[in-house]
Amino acid sequence: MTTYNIGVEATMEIIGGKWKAIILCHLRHQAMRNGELRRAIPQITQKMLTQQLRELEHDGIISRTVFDQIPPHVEYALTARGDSLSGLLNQLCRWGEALIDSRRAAGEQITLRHRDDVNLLPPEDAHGAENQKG
Amino acid sequence: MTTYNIGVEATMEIIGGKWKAIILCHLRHQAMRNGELRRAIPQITQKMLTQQLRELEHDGIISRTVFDQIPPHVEYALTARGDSLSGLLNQLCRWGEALIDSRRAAGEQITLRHRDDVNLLPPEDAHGAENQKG
DNA sequence: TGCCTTACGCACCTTTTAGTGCCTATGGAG
DNA sequence: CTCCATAGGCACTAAAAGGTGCGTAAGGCA
Repeated sequence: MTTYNIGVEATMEIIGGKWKAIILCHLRHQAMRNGELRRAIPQITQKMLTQQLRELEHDGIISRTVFDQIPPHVEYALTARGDSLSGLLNQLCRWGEALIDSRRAAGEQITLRHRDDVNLLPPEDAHGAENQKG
Repeated sequence: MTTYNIGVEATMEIIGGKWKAIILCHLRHQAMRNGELRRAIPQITQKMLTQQLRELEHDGIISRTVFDQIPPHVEYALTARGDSLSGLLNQLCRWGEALIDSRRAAGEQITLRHRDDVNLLPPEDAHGAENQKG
């Protein structure tokens, strides 16, 4: 018998850890191959990527599709259940972006490579200019 | 120079880990004392609670107010920046609740003590073509 | 005096998570 | 033949996260 005190515990079991939320954020927009994910997340090791993908697959969040080719071709994509996380993942990205903005505005040396969307952070920062993606 | 590839990395640095999101979820509704949080999160140890609260305070997410009394009285509350997480925290709770519901519906022995809100998860879904390598 | 309360520091130990290096398989290019 | 690319298994090690136990402070109370 598994007992949770509050729903967030179950959510964090699935998207917690250093890599899972990052992987899922990349998979929001399109299915990706192992190598594409590795390039999108340069710091991750092959071992960790495989391990995290296996766990997400086991939890029913992503699907793994093997194209029987040489060299191997495997694609990972969000399942319906994974897709139900996309609003949450968007918010995780946007909140982080706003945090980075406000820290940079406060003089910290911070950069962000891939921006998703815009500001939703509090007072410390007057709201900034909006940024359109192409 | 700190560099992030995607916003979610910054967010997870702050609410990641086993306890932080849980603590923040409890603080969404009211300020709480050390002992209240400990009772609300029975599995956490005093050391971990203190440590996580310190980190959240350092990150500007919660405030720590000391009432100069004997015995000591200290209250923790979300700051404006912490409060900007509340929508996100609500979603983390609700998604987890929906996941627990669907697992219980699938026959798993799962319970949830404190419920926040309702369903936003999809039905158990068959995922796409999944080939197995042999 | 000795024990209650609350909050929390610190040293030490265990468990979990993450990283490194080496190995397989296959067909084509050189 | 050897090397390339792709995906990833497996053994071992390093680092981070988490847990245990003990000590402090200061006033109230039996």
